Amino acid sequence: MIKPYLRGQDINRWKAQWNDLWMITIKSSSDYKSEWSDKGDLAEKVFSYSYPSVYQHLLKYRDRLISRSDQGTFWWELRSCAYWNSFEKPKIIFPEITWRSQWCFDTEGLYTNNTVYFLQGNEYWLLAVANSPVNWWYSWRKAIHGKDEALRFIKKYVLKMPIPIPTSEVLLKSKELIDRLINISQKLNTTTNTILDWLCVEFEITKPNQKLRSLLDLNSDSLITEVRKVRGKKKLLSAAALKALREEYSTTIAPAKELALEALQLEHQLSDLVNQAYGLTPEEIDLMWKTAPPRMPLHRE
DNA sequence: ACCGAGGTCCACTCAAGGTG
DNA sequence: CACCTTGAGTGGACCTCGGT
Repeated sequence: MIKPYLRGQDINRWKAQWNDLWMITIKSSSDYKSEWSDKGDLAEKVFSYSYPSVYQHLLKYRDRLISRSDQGTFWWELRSCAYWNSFEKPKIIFPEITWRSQWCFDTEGLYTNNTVYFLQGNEYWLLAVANSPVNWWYSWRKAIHGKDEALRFIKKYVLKMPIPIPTSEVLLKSKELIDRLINISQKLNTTTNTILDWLCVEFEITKPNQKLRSLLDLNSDSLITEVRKVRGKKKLLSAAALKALREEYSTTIAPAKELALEALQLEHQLSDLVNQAYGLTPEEIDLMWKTAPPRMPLHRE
């Protein structure tokens, strides 16, 4: 009943990062039988006995839950959903409102709110095409634009995305590349989180700024600059603390940057495969880069 | 510390289509 | 044909950051 869930903002390219969020998913009695479903006036009582702690929690929001325009048969239920089972199966997930090319697999059965959409299955090739620079180029021209240069990946658009047919060699190669890319992305996510955690514990940085959150773009000096900025310049860093920062940079962040570099090369290879499958000529590929929209997932080599 | 601008994200609501 | 279920779209709320 209590499921881990993702928001649009938790999705990164190749790998999503679950942020310890949980969703209480109580299905509507209109299409799912629960202990209380046919208990009429006693339903609330039965629910409260069946799930006392959830009941106590929801009770705090009773009025607001009752006034929802969308809800299940009972006030503690969600509105009905035709595809509950699909959440638990392997899927390709993507944010509906998006500024970047961010598609990835979820095989952990994560639930989502409606800022995340998904396609059933774990087709590697589909993921390769979805994340490709050429698809971002195409989407920029064909998908609905929302506020602030966002693209809206609504159903109507996504179902019409043209997917080229790959040869079996291309299929095999792309799978290999994607597996490695997912692996690297996961490692880079973990590294970033570990360092941010360390900064929190050792340097009292509870709210890292944008630059610290994209750790891998920093060099040794800019890391120190940002740490000082966020802590407030009045809190001096000791010589030992400075040394620790520099050491951590060379033992953890520098190697991670190497990995990021490898990922970039893999990305280029994968992009080439996708372009090839579309049968793009060198002139067309050149045109794509010359007319590239903002925030292409890669830059021309 | 405050403020405004800009960036990011989601809650809310409408309505199509199904059902009895 | 009235009601209900589910699909779908979007504008405003919230957050961050840089400048003063």
